Amino acid sequence: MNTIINQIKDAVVAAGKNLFQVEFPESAIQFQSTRKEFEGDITLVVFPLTKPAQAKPEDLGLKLGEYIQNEVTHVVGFNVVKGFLNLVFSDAYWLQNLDLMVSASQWGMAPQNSKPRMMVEYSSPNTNKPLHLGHLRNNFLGYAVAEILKANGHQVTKVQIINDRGIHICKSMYAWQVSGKNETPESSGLKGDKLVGKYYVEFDIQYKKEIKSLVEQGMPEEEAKQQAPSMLAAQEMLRAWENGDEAVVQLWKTMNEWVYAGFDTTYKRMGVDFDRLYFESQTYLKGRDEVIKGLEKGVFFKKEDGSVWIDLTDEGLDEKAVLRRDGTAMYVTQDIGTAILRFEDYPDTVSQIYTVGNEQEYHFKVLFKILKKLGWTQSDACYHLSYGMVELPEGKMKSREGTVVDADDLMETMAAESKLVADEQGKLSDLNDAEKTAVYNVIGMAALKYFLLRVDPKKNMMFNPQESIDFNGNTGPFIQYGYVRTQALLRKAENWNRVVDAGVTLNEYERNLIQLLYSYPQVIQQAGEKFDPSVIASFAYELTKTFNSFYQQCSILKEENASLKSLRLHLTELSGMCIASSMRLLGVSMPSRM
RNA sequence: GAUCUCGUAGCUCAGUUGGAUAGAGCAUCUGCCUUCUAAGCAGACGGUCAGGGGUUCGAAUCCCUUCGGGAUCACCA
Repeated sequence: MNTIINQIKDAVVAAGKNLFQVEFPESAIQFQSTRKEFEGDITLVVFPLTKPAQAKPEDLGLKLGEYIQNEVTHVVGFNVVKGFLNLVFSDAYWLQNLDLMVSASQWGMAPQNSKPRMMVEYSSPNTNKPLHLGHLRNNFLGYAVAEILKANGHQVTKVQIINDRGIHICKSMYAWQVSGKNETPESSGLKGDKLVGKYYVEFDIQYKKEIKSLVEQGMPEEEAKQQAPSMLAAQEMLRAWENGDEAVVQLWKTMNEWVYAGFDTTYKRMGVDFDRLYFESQTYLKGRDEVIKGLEKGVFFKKEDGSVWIDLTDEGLDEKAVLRRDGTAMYVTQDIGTAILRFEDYPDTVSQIYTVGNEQEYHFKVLFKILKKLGWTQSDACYHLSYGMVELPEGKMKSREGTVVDADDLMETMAAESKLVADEQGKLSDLNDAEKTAVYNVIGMAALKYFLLRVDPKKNMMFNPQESIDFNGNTGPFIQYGYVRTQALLRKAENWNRVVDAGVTLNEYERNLIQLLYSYPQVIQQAGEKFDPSVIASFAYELTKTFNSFYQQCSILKEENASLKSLRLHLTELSGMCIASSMRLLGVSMPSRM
């Protein structure tokens, strides 16, 4: 499309000179896609040209249209509505592009590894409780953005930082020690992350009880929170861990292993993976070292009490502490360490993308500034992929109030729902149970992923467990269904003419499809630039709708004209390919039947 | 208090380099399966784009302001 647009642009400039004796400024030549209700393939907005040309919009449009039609081979018609000049391209132009698309090995994909390495961090859970709905949005987003960047030609490293250290895991450890009776995932039959999460909840219950009783004895609440025996015990455990106490470290290892095993199961079902894991327990000391180095270079300064700070007031931010009085690392300190370690591990990395909730926007502003001051110029290209919360009808998810939606449960529910729908339709009756289950899972996950990814990442979104996830309309299964139709057609098509006949006449359905398919590379590019999978989701939906409409209106296998049949099968094949390809970028798989 | 962000149909969401009559899905209602998979297609209904002001040929989009929701501003993570 670019080449023809450039030709039109040149024609407009020439028309300016020849018809009006003026030089149209580049910025005044504006195009937009033609609205559906009008005839045309591209629209020139003539308003900005009326001033320099000293002409009325309608007249100008007519004159330009005529000029362009004479100059540009593939512009075969035009019409003017108000100040809009709609240009019609020839069928030959679109058929030529169709030929281009079908002969491309992977239409839409930039050449692999043609662009520098980017690192995408996502998931990054704490190891004291199971994954929930918020993590699902995080993981799906991060994974999708990584795939989209790959499709744009980048080398991509998918990473996560596992927050395996700190008071939170000590809470679970302590509660397990007190009341666990050596319970293990094997003995309890619980997934490891669920087991550890159970003790985290127990800790919280006990802790609350203690606070209540202390407050009843007359202690102020703030003090009670600090003095509650179980909290003191958990803190003592953290100190013991930091000092390398063997028993504590052993317990910590054991319980973390349980959690990892549980997470692995969940990740597998989610369909996400990582190229490299980073553990906070291995990077937090690195962060401290980097801060000390920076202190020597004068990037940071030390206050009288021994704490270390950075002054970001010249950047419009505040002063920020990076080391505590006692010299220990803080949250931001570890992130400094992790970021630098990653740049050292993968020196060709030009950017790190952090998939983290929007409540941490300030944190990442600070982190990027600090990295820059430490001399890591890549920080300019680093990006906080900030996403909004998933809200429930009753408000936010709060683990303490039991209003979390568990990731495993939700995925299971989705599969069960899709089983209900599928069984009712009975189209899978000749499959065996394992094959059926695979289809249920693929459909359930599509519904879930698409639901979470079709929304602009930065916005908060609403999740209503009762009615949110549907299988009709603008949904993952709808798109899968369109794909399944393409595959059914292709299975039955047998041998057909693989050559695009450049002489056929296109109807509006065929034309719409070609136009949309032709825009796919730009869609991928836009999604990559914005780090926004919802761009891809919209495209996949639009494409499926357009295909369905085409499917309904045009007979394909029964078409008697061989050239037309070939054209339609090409469109079917290409549509199927692009639907699958775009959904693949979202991490959504396609069933071959449903 | 300061900063950021969001507010579009009953509900969930698209639509910002300023462009035509603001678009989908769900819900409600009407048609279409002896014909390539009806998880579909075609259509109807539904809007003071939170309110007000400004910028201009033109504003959901940019600026100002008011209201409302959310977030952030720790030697927490």
